[in-house]
Amino acid sequence: MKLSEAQQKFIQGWGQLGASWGINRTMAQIQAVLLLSPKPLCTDDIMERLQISRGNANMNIRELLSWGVVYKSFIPGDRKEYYYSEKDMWELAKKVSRERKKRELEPLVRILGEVKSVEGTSEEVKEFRKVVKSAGSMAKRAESVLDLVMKLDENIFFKWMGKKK
Amino acid sequence: MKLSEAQQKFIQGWGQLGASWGINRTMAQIQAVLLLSPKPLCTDDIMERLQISRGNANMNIRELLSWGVVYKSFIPGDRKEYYYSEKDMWELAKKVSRERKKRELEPLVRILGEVKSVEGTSEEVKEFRKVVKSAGSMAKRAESVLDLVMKLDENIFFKWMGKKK
DNA sequence: CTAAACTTTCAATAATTTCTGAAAATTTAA
DNA sequence: TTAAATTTTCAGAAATTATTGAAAGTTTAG
Repeated sequence: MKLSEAQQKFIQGWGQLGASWGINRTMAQIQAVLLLSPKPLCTDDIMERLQISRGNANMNIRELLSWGVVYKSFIPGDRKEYYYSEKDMWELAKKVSRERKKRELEPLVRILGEVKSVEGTSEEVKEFRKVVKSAGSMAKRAESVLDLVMKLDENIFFKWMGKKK
Repeated sequence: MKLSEAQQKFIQGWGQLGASWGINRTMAQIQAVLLLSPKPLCTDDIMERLQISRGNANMNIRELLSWGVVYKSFIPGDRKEYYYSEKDMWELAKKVSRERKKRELEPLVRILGEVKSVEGTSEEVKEFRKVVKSAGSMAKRAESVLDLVMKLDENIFFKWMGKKK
């Protein structure tokens, strides 16, 4: 298979994965482009590679920077900003876990805390309390799994998983 | 807090969580309604509760059934189908893991297998191979984590996590 | 059978999300 | 400073995704 074709497939597949996990497809594709590039790229490179507008490129690069999975790089004698991706997949997984935990799990936990104070003794209220309690406990568990994943390094994690690296 | 208000908040929050994980908001809300109901509900109950059309309700119920997180229930002497949710959050988490692994991780793994055969010795090709290899290894790891989660029961998992139940 | 009860489908429409491109803001070299 | 280079913003447009509702399909009681 030719490189360009293979790259295209990878970028598409990565974008698809992102999209089905609630991440903007273009954002995931930009990250794929940066992952595949041996050297940092500027906004124009990315615009050209993915055939997208400056606004779109800028917005999504910004988002990737805020997730901490893409970094800025400055090239001496060039005013443009260049970007490169975190290439350690383990580090990437940790950062994505951290971000999603913050953005999605925590809001649910907050709501669960609020609604715990529901009044009454009817069957519906009992059912409600039960569901809220078990959802809360599951969310806490998920948080601790993510915390653990984020704290351990790859080696220790896989040793702990009982698999060879 | 009053039950109706609390339920409303829970349904909204659950829908939000679903939406940010790439699950149709209404689908998640229907599941929340069923989670909170002490008894099975029919399509009309759900339509009324969420103020949605019959088509929409039917489509999303169908999807929930296909994920295996909602079951059908028949009430003697009634021709309508009734639905109830899997209420064990651990079971729910396992089923969602299984479904997402199948729907999203597997396609990526397939693509990675395809593009592995890229030809050449340039730096870009080397970089490409490296990225594909580490993405593949991460995907396999993620799959084994999910497999493990799906195989273990809640007790064993949390013991293994070093936390009390 | 027949018809009522119920479920499913799907084309049209609505809602939401993403993208564009040009203008505004910012940065920096000189 | 000044002005060229670059980045950011954002209103409108385009694309995508979700929803409706009515018609078609299915099932079952009688």
